Amino acid sequence: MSSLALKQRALYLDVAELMRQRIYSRALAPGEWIDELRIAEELGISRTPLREALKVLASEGLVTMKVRRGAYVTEVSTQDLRQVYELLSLLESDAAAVVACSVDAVGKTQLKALHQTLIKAANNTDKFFEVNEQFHMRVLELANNRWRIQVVNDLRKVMKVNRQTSLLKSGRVQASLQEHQAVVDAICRNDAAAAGAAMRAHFDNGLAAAQ
Amino acid sequence: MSSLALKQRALYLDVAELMRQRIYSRALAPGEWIDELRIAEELGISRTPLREALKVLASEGLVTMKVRRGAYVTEVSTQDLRQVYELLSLLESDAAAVVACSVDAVGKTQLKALHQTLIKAANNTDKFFEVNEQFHMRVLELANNRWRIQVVNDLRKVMKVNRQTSLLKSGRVQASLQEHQAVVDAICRNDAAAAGAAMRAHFDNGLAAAQ
DNA sequence: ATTCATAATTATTAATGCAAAATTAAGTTT
DNA sequence: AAACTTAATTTTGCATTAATAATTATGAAT
Repeated sequence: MSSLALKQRALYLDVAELMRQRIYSRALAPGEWIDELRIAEELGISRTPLREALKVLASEGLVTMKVRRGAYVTEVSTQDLRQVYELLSLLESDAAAVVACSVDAVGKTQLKALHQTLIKAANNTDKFFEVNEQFHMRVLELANNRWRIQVVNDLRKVMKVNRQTSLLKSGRVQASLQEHQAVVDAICRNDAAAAGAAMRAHFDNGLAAAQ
Repeated sequence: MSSLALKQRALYLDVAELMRQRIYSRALAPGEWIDELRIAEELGISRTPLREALKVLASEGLVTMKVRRGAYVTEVSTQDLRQVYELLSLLESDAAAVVACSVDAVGKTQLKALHQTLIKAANNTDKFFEVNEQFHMRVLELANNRWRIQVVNDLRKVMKVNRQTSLLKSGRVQASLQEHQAVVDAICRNDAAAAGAAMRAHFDNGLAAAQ
């Protein structure tokens, strides 16, 4: 069906998304060399759109291009992970503070609803990740800065490479929910400082659990 | 000479840098359609490396790809400029605070030296921009987070699109120098809060002058 | 046997070719 | 004359081919 649907996106974007999923799932392991020829004929496409996709992933930091040696899956070290968490903490806590100042009733309702959905997804890891991402992205959208959205999106892609590493350890789901609750509460009472601090705490705890 | 030198970088990276300069200099105007065929034969290359370069620029936000309509130079609105400044302010003020805590004697000396070079370049706009960039990048490097360096580099590229807009208005050079001095002073006395505040003020003033 | 040199293979990079889609131009009809 | 249709041109997107560089394999010489 999707193959019949008239495609609106360019092929290289679809290929990029497919390669992202393979990197997230470790079908392509960190440090692994990406065999253009093999993957191209496996997907039934030429190397041109694949190479274009790899350059997109390189700009996101998911693959590393070595001159005359092709593309390699980026190895995300624990130091990298810490650095990415620090940046996300900075960018998203600031976003939460901005939202606390500017949010209207609709935005508050949306965040509360997303948080309720997240609570219901507590026992479904995949669903939890998905809704968790939606919550964070909704906060970003409410902060109304398209460049921040772009930057955070790219950094989150790097974080996802180590998804199973940062996978929820014992009790992390419940703690995470409480931290989200604190963010929602602070935003809803328009307390910028508290919203920023709550989001920062959320990331600090997430990093601690990931390592 | 440079044509004889064995090239270490791939062609598409050189082409990307060339296109960046054309966008900065407005040889390619905002909103303008990029004629792949014309530019490729003008540069004496095929469309392939040019198209790869354009995808790099697209990920940086300098060009916008429209499906089946090619690449257009991104139009950076005043709102975009404000948003980018806000992000740079956030990222670089945090970096300055980090540096104030972690910098050693060597780092302090480097920053002081760069600041002195900047003072000497006060009457040379191009040189001033160059050294100014070096100063900011040195602070970032000292903050020791390669992902932040990457993000800030990309955002600065967007800012440069409006370089003449943000071009130094009356007295902005001297004010800018004083603001830099405040950053250096705060870092050298390991005052993180003051360093962050000084850098933030520097960007706030820069944005005000740019609009 | 080890090391150096050279040949063969493999893979990346860049150029060219081709088909599909979009825009523009031309023509016909009302 | 205006609008709709159709043809021609332009341009993108993808595939294929060519060439350049790197690696591996082979062989000779010390």
